Amino acid sequence: MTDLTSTGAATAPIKRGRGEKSSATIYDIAKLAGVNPSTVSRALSKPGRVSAKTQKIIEDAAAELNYQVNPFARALPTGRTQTIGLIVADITNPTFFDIIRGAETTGSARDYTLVLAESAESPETEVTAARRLLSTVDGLILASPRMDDDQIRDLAADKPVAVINREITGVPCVVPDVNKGISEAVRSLAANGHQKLAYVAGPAQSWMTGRRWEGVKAAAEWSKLSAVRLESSKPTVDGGRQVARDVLESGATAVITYNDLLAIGLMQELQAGGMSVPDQISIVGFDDIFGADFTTPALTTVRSPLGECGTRAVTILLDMLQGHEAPLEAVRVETELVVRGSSGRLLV
Amino acid sequence: MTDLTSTGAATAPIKRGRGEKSSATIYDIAKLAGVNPSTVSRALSKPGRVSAKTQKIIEDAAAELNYQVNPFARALPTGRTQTIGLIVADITNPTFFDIIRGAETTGSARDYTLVLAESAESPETEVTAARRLLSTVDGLILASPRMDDDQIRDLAADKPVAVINREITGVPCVVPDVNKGISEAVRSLAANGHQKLAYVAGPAQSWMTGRRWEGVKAAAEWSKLSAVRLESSKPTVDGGRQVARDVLESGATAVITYNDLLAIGLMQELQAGGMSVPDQISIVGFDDIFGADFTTPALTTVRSPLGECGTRAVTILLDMLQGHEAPLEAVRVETELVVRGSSGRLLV
DNA sequence: CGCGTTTTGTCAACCGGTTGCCAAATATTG
DNA sequence: CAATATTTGGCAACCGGTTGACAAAACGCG
Repeated sequence: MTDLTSTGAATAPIKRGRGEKSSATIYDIAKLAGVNPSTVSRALSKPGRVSAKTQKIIEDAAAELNYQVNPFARALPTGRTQTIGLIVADITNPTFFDIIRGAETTGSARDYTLVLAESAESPETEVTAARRLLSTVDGLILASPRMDDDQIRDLAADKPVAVINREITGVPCVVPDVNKGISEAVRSLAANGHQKLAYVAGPAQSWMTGRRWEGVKAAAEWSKLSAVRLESSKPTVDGGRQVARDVLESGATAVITYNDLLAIGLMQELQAGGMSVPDQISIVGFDDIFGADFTTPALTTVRSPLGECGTRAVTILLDMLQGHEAPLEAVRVETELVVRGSSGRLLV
Repeated sequence: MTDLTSTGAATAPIKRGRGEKSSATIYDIAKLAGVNPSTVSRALSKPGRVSAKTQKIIEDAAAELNYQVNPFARALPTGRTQTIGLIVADITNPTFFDIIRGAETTGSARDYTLVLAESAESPETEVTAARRLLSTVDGLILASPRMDDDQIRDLAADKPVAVINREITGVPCVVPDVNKGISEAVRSLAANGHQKLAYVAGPAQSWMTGRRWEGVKAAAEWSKLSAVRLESSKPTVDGGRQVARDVLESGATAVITYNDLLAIGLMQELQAGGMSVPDQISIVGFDDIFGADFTTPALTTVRSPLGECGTRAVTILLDMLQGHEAPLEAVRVETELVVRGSSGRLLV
């Protein structure tokens, strides 16, 4: 850090890192076009504020110098950065891939750049990252946040914030409505002769794991199935493997897991132990992540349209930035059951 | 864009988005500490420039006001942004996950923020994104770039650039050295009785597909196997399915594919057609992506340490930013064969 | 053609830091 | 204790845009 400034360039005309053509400024344009810099600024960002004639002259000059605004110079007085932040718990968790992509795509379509940060599943890192990011972006998206409701409201008091996969009053949220997908799943399991159902839960800090369990419980009751909740150590393939033993002991013939990774790990472990899926036990995951159809049998899962969640969150944010009000109600997106090979008729 | 500025806020005290406590500045600190703003600036960013005593006074004042630098104000005069850009062809392509994570982790460890952009596999979008990003970051990483060598050199002339998965003279590169992994793979196939080998190539713009083919060809020659090259339509699961027919026609009993997705698609299609893997045909992928072990049999693959590539690229970049020279030679990282179930003895 | 209105462009201040240069304060030395 | 060397802090300019206030120019109208 220190060296950075003291190394060379002491005598040289310090400018831009190492580039030579230290890009044109509005002053250069002004000189070339024979007008005042402020006129250039207006021509370039306040449509209609200058006459069509000068507008053209300025635009031509800008093109000739191939001018690009300096985002920092613009951000300094205005606070606008044309940037939105996205915080996810774990970059390598495929659940987030679609969210990231949805957000990135929608953002760039409206000339916003996405800045990504990871919280490594830790509430503390998450808050730190959020604070750091918040000062440099126009708005923030929290995907499956682990921090407190109040901390989120704090952030939201500073700048527009949208939350994905969790519902918090007073903050705009986009949440998959699990009920449709879950009831489809439970009904389908009931129709296939299952009577005892297990739900493998995710991390305690996850708001979603609770919603999903409630959905499963309710749907099971409705379909006259018994349902038990089992805890997993972590929401990964490995966690799924570890919970296999509990699943067997529970006597359930159908399992719904908090997410697909758990389902995959569970299925691998059960198969390794000689169980046949779905003949002896049916497995249903959650999210339809990348790779859910790589398994044999392919995984039946409740799909959340995560790409859409990303898109919606960005849209809400950008709307808020334009002065629109945040939606009072959480935006709900539909979930659906994707039937593949891992669930089916119970062969006694 | 337009509306954004003209909508509201005309009468309101425009300040910071909507926050109230529009964060403290060095001027506030200076007032509180009874010193000059420039002294504050020095205390906070030039270790050793001010006396320990004033240093402490200033730090206390900063803490009390819980001051955070305004990154834009800092970036404006210095050009430093504490930010590095990463451009990938496709965010949802799992090949990049590890690169992204490696880069993110290494970056944040050194207080750099990662900005991510996607080129959607298009050389044009890629150049645009790169240019846009370049002006706002301290350095840029291109992962598997699709643009011309010269365009990359152009970028590199402006700011530090590092390239992953491609070798370009004059630009620092991090490339997996495929030879070790490939020869392990080919030797293992030869040892298992295979004589005819097929390589399923990736997209023509991909520099890597050529390297891998050359590696396969050379290793095959050395092991006295025959090798043919087949083209795929796209480097995805679907592309793998489509190439299955050509693979069968080629008469090869062992296949190495450009990447894991192709391998998985190919395996699924062959199995669906009644072939047994690996008894009748062995399949080896490339990259060991997330999910490569979800398949049955799990995929044998040549693993590139992509996380390490990300880490190395960031390290090179940050070193360059500290004034170090860019490494003249491409940095090579080792690849290795990960033997799983999809390759093995040929049962005739 | 003169007057009021609207449009268009200029001036200057500001956003919040950084840094070269200089003078004051302090430390070192003979 | 004076003279010199070294720290330390202050001043002011600058980075590159934005924007409110105002004046000049262009326009409309009786």
